[in-house]
Amino acid sequence: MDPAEIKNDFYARVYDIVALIPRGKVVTYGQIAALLGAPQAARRVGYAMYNAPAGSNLPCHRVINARGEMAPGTIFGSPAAQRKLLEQEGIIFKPDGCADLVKCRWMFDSE
DNA sequence: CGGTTGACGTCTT
DNA sequence: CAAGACGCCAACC
Repeated sequence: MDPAEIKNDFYARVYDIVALIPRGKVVTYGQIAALLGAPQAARRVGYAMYNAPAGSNLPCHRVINARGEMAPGTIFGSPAAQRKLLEQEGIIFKPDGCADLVKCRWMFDSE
């Protein structure tokens, strides 16, 4: 595959990765970007999520920032809703209100 | 074609 | 410890 096509597939890969996130696990934007070979492209990953196709089974709530926090409220309704969803899936939340990335960070060990 | 924005990340005040 | 500033780079107007 040509490097140029990687960019073209950037969003597709982001969606694909997000769709592959196992239940009870979370991934950071920077992590996804790094997996795509663009550690500096964390913002674009977020942008991809912002433009996430509605109606799809894309578990965008499992994608959070490096601190283990979620979006301010750009998602389904409010960050509390996303947090609740994650808790239902088994995500461990620290007293800080952040997800415990140390325990719940998902990695591509499958490939 | 150029300025603004942004679901980020990290450093500095 | 919380908030702000800067950097990065593509998408959008």
